[in-house]
Amino acid sequence: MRADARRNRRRIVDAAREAYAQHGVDVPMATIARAAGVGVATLYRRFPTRDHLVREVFADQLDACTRAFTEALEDPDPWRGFCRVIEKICALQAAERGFTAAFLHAFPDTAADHAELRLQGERGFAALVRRAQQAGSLRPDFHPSDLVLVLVANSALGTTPDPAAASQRLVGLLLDSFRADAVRPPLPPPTGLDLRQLHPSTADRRTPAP
Amino acid sequence: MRADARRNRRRIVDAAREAYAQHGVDVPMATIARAAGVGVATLYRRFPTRDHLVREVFADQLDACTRAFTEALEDPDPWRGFCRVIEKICALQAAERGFTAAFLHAFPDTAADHAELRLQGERGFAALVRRAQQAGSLRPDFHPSDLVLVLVANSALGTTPDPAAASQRLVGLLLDSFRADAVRPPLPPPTGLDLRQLHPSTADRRTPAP
DNA sequence: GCTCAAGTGGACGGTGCCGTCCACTTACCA
DNA sequence: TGGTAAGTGGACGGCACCGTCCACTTGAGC
Repeated sequence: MRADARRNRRRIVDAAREAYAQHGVDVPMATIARAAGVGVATLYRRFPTRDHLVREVFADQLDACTRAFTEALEDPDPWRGFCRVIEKICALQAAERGFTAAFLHAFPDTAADHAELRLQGERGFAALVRRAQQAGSLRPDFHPSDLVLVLVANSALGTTPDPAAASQRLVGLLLDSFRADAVRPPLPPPTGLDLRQLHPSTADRRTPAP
Repeated sequence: MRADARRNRRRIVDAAREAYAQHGVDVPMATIARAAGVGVATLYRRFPTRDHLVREVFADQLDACTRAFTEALEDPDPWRGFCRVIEKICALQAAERGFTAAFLHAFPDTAADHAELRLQGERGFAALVRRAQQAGSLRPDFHPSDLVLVLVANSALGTTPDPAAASQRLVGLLLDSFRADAVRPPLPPPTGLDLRQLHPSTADRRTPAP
């Protein structure tokens, strides 16, 4: 690969990350190309489909995500491990707009590594749940599929003015409801969310590019 | 209004409701028109913008939504009223795909009735929260903006295979975390959600029309 | 420096949706 | 029954995005 090609590839990924954060994953390819100071052809040469680009951009986050699972399993305190993994994944989801799409696109892929990776995550989390329940810190009627429920619910917060704060508050609330005992650590501060603040994002969805 | 015009109007609204439930609110206007057996011009004559149609289609649900607020305030048990309003609105949101969009579009409108209606809802809910907190059944650090947080989180469940079940489970969990005491009623059953099941809806978002 | 393959940019055809316009049709009333 | 205004359908121009194609440029090895 030639030096200029490598440079351009990097610029595309950077521009895409920026564009995704600002406008969501539906931002037109041409916008990304323009921001990278590159023609569309260059973009398509490096990344044949939008998904390829998305996955490349969020590769780091996906790694962090899977690392969270393994780290949680290594935590001697089952409950803390359980909390960490949920907090971590939700924080990642909230931190970067479009990560959810990347997450969902990456996991159901037929590519061996991703499929295996997902299965590994599933098994790991199931083990985590079992351990935390046996330790009496996680409510017995928690079901592993509740993780997906949380993730989906949390993903919607990406359109709010401050996704990180909103996600923290939601996760704080949900973790409270997951714990078996009634001991409640202090909650992250209220979001101050207002319905009116949500409107722009909805409109934005229809005109993603500037 | 002529008889045939009224008939066509009704057919448009019915077709739109059907189309929204099936494909989401982003379904092309032409698709709705075709399903209603009408030309696009007829549709645009009755409903100048997409929002007009959306709002008409979900008018009943919006009414039910505001009724939930007033009924909750009339409930002698503050906690039960509080739960009812959250359960009700979330159920409405989950029941019909696109209702969230309607909800968000309807409320920030400048039209007098809607603006007033929203303010009324806000005040009503704030009063509800205060009452439930004074009764000692709602945790003191609950903030009215948490309602919006719940609504946004809940709205994401519309893309899951069984939105009603998912919503019930989520609301059950959140209400558990809202209550001041540790008494927990049985939770709705787990959803069995799987990441793979979420994929189709994401793809669907890009090709809304058949 | 020269060569040439790798790399590039932008033009272009294709597609799908929007919203308007206009010639035609039809319900209602005298 | 006939006039007429309200009502109608579909064609059409405009727009935005997609993804490809091709003539031009440029980096790197000799």
